[in-house]
Amino acid sequence: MQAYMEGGQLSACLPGFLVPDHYAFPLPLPLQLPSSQNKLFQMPFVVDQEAETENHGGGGMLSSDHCGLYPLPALPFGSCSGAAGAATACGGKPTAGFMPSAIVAEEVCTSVTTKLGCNDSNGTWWKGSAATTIAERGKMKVRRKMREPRFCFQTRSDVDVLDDGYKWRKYGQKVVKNSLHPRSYFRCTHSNCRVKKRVERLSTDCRMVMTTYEGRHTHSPCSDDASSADHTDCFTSF
DNA sequence: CGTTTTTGACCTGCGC
DNA sequence: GCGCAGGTCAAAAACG
Repeated sequence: MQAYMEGGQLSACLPGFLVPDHYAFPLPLPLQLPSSQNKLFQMPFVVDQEAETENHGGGGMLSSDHCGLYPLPALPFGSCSGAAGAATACGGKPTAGFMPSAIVAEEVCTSVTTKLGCNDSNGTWWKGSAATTIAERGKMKVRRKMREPRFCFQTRSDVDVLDDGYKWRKYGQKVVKNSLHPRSYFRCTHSNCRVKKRVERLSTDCRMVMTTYEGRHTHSPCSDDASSADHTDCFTSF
C-alpha cells in the first residue's frame, strides 16, 4: 500500500481508521450502507496522482478480489452532528448491487479555490462565460493547480452512475488511455455547489466502477424527502 | 419548451 | 517547442 500524502497533510485529516461506534460523520451518500454494512469498508488505499491515473487507466493496484472489510476510516469530511440525518436524507435507498469496496482519501486538506465566475448568485457558474477574457483564463491557469479535496472509491455495480442523493449533470466524456471504458464527468447541478465527480469502469474488471468526487457539497442532498431541507446546514460534505 | 446528454473542439499541464 | 493526454466548453440533439 502506497501512501499519498501530498503536502504532508493526509495524516492530519485522516487521523486513524478506527472509528468509535458513537462517531458520527457525514458519510458520502453512496457509502451509506444499510444496517450492518454501514461501517464496513475495504481497507482504504491511498495513491499518488500518477498511481491514481494508472489505476483509473486499468493498470491499477486494486483488485476486486481484495475485499477484506475494515472499520471505516475517519473520512475527511467536515464534522456533522447530523450525520444520522444525512443518512436519512439519502432515503436509505442504496443503488442495487452497490457495494463500496475501496476508498481513497486524496489531497483532503487543500484549500478550496474559487473558479472565476463560479460564485455568483446567478448560479450557472459551470457554463462559463463568453466574456471570459484571455487574462481571466490566465488566472484560471494558475488556480487550476490548486485542487479541490478529492475522494474516490470503487464499487461493484451494474450501473455506472450511482444514486448518491445529489443531482448531477454530465458535462463531458472522455476516452482515457489504457482504459477500455470512457470516463464520464459530472457536476453537481446545485447553483453554488462546485462538486464534480468522475465515473469510469475499470478495464481490469468491468464490473467495478471507480467514482471520484472532487470538492465538497455546500448543500443537502437532493431528495424527495422534504425533511432533507432540515439538514442544509449540517451536511456540507459529499 | 426547458432540461439533460452527447460529442467534437479547444485549452492546459506535463514530459521529452 | 512539440506532442500527448486529461479536463472542460458549448452547440446540437435527445428527452420528458
